[in-house]
Amino acid sequence: MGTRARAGNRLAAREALAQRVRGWAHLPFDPARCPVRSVLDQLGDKWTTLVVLVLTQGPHRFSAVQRAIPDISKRMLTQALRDLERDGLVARQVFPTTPPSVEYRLTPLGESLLEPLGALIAWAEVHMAGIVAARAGFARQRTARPAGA
Amino acid sequence: MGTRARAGNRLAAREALAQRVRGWAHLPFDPARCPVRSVLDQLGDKWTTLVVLVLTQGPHRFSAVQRAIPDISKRMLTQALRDLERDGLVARQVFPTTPPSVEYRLTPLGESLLEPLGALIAWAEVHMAGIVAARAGFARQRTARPAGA
DNA sequence: CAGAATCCAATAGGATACTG
DNA sequence: CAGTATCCTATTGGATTCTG
Repeated sequence: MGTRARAGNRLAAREALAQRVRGWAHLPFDPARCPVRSVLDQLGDKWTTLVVLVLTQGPHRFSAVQRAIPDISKRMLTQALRDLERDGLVARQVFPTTPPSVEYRLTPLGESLLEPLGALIAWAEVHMAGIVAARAGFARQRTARPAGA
Repeated sequence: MGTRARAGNRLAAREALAQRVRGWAHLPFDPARCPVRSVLDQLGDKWTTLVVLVLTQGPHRFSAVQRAIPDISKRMLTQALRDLERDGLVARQVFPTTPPSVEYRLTPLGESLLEPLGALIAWAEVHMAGIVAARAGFARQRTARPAGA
C-alpha cells in the first residue's frame, strides 16, 4: 500500500468517526448509559488494561498476574479481575485443590477487544516520542516567560 | 471478506499484540515511562477522549466544547485542553479580539489518533449490549446465593 | 469569553491484617 | 493461595469566585 492509499485510509477513518459522533447528537445524551464512557472509563482505570495485556499471554493464576504487574496491590488486582469478569471479558475458573488455585483467561469477547486495543497500543508506541517532544517544547514555552520576561 | 478471513484477522491481531507484550518482558519496566500507561491514563481520564471526539467535528471555541459536553466543568475542560495541547494533539489559537476568543483544533498528530480511537469506539458500540447482558448475569449469580441459599 | 484560584466532597488506591 | 476487611492518604473533580 502506498502512502497515498494510507493517507486515504486515515482520512476515511477520521470522517467515519466524525460521522459516528454526529450520529449521537440527537440522542438523549445520558452520560451514564454512554457506551463510550462506559468502556473508556474501564480501560482508563489504570489497571484493567494491563491485566488484559497480561492475559494475552494465556491463562494466569492470581499470583501470576500480580507478578507480571509488580506495582499492583492485591486489592486493586482483585477489583480489576472482578470488573473484567463482570463485563464478560474474563472467565474465572476455580480448581478445588488445597490450597485453592484460580485461573483467569480471556473470553471470546475479551479477545475481540485485542484488535482495537492493539491498534491503540501500536499508536501509543509509534507516537510516544513525538508526544514526549511536544511535552518538552510545551514546558519550555511555559517557563520561558512566566512573568513577561 | 468472508467470516473465515475475518476470524483470521482477529487471530492475527491477537497474536501480534501478544508478541508485542512479550517484547516488553525484558525491559526495565519503569511504570512512569511506559507508553501504554501514559496514553491510556490520558484517554481514561473521563474527559480527554470526549473532547477529542468533539473536535472531530472541526475547530471549536472553549465555550462551544463546553456546550457539546454538558456535564463538564470549566476547570476540567481547561485541564483536558491543556493536557491535549501539551501532548501536541490539539492546537490552541488565540484571536486578540475583545472579548478574547480561543479556538482549539486537532493537530495532525491528534488526527492520527482518530483511527485507533474510532476502532475502539466501534468495538464499544458493537459489544455494549453483550457487556450489559454479562453484567446482568453476573449480578444474578452474586445475589442468588450470598449465604449458601 | 476564557481562564485562574480557592475550597471542599467524593473516589481511587496503597498498606496491613485477617480468613477459608 | 486467593482473596476480604479495615484504615488512611492522595488524587479527582465539582462549585464558586475572581481577573484580563
